[in-house]
Amino acid sequence: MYTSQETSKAPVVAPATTLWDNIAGRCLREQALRTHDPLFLEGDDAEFLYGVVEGILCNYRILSDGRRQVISFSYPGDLIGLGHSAAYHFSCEAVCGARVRSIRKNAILYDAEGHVGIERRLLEFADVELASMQEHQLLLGRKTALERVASFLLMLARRSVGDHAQGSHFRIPMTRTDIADYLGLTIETVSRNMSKLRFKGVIDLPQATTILVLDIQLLETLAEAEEGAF
Amino acid sequence: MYTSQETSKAPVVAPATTLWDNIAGRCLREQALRTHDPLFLEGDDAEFLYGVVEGILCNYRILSDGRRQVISFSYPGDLIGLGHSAAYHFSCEAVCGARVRSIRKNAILYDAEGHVGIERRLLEFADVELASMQEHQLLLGRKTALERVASFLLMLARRSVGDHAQGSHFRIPMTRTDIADYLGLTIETVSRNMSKLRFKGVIDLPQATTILVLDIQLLETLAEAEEGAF
DNA sequence: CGTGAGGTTGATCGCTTTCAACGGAGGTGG
DNA sequence: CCACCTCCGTTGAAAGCGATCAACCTCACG
Repeated sequence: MYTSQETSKAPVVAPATTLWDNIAGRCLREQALRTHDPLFLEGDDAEFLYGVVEGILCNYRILSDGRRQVISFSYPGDLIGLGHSAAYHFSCEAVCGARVRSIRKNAILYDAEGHVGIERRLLEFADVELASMQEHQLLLGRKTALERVASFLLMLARRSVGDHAQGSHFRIPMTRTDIADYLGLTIETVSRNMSKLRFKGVIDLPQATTILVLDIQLLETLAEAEEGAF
Repeated sequence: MYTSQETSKAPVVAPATTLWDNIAGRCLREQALRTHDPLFLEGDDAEFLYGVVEGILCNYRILSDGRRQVISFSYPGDLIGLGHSAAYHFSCEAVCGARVRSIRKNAILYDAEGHVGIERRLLEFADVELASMQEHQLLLGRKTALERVASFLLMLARRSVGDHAQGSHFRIPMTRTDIADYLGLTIETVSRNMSKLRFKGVIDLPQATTILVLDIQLLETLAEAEEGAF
C-alpha cells in the first residue's frame, strides 16, 4: 500500500520531451514501485535500462559493514542503468512510490540498424550524469555540513516542479536517512543544519517533509557558490 | 625543461589497444605538458577531446575560497573531455610531465557519416568513468582517512605498469597535495596515515615518492572491501 | 490509546583539521 | 664546492566539527 508520501498533491511527472521519448515504443514494460522497493541490487544482471516515469529513486552503494552512500537520485525523465556493464555496480530503490519503464539493453545497443540518434542521446545523457557527479564529488570531498545541506535543498528546489522562486514551498520526498547518505553525513547532522537554516531565517519547515525557501540568495551563498564566474 | 619526475625509469605508457586507436588518424595534434601545466581551465570552450599518450593528468574543481577537489586522475589511454557540453566543467593539469593528443570534438560527434563504432566506444568509456566515479563517491562520503589512503594506494598499484603483486614497488607520481585533494583530506592526514600503514608493516616508503607494498591482502582489507561478494 | 517509525535536540567523544616546527632533497648563486 | 633557499613531506600539539549515544517528540496507523 502507498504511504501518503507519493499520493499527495503535486506528483512529480516527466517533462514533455526527453531522451526517453526517443526510445519509446521498443518493448517497454511499465512497473510500479512502492517506497523502499528495490528496482535492482548491486551484482544483478544488468539486463535492463530503466526510465523513470513518475516518482523518485535512489542509487546507492554499500560497504560490507553497512555504511551506505547514495550516488544520485533519479527523477522523472532520468535514465537508470547506464554505467553498468554485465552487472549493475550499484543498487537502486524507490524513495517514494514510483513508476518506471524498462527496456532490454540489447534492444537498443546491439540493434543491427545502428540507431545513431539513440547512441548520441545516451552519450549526452552520460555527459549530464558525469557533470552532476563531479559536482557531487566536490560536495562530498570539500564542503562543510551546512554547505552540503544548503546545496541539497537548492538541488531539490531546482528539480521540483513549479516555480522555485523566493517564498516557494515544495516537498522533501526522501527521508533524512536518504539525505544523510547522499550528503555523506549522519541524520543528526542533517537535522541540526536544517534547524540552523531555519534559525537563520533562510528556510522554514512547516512539516518535516515540506520546505519553504525564504531567502534563496542567502541559501545560494551558504551553498558556497563555485567559481564559475572567472 | 622536464623535471626528474617523468624522465626517470618506468615511464607510464599507453596500453596497446585503446579507444584512442579508433579515433587515431583524425586531425590529431600532439602536445607536451610539464608538471603543473594546465591543459584547460573550467569555463574554457570545450573544443577538444584529449587522449593521454604518456604521463598523468588530474581533473579538478575548485570553490571560490580555493578549496580543491580532484575528480580523477587520467592515465595513458584515458580520454579527457567527455562530460562537457559547451564549456569544460572542470580544470585539468599535468601531474607530471605528460603528452596528450587533441582532436576537435566536432570531428567525431557531428560527422555526417555517423561513426557508430566510435559513439559506442565513447559510451563504453563513459560507462567506465561513471563506475569509477561511483567508487570515488563511496570513498569520499563514507570511508575513513585510513581506508581512503589504503584505497588510493591500491588504485595506484593497479594502474601502475608491471606486476603489482606482493613486494612490488612503484612510484607515486603525484604530490601529497594532489593525493589529499583527491581523497578529500589534508596533506597532513594523508602523511600520517601513510606512516600508520608503514608502522603496521603494510607498506614501506623508501622515498616519499616510492612505495613498496609488503602485505597487499592487509592493504585490501584496510581499504574496506566492498560487498560485491553477495 | 498504544505502538513504532521518523525526526529533533542535547551531551560527549574522537577523528580530522589546523597551527606550528622541523627535516630532507633539489636548485641556484657566490 | 658549498652555503643558502625553497618546496615538499613529516611529525607534534591543540582545536573544532561532525559522529555517537541517548532522550524526547510527532504523527500515522492499528
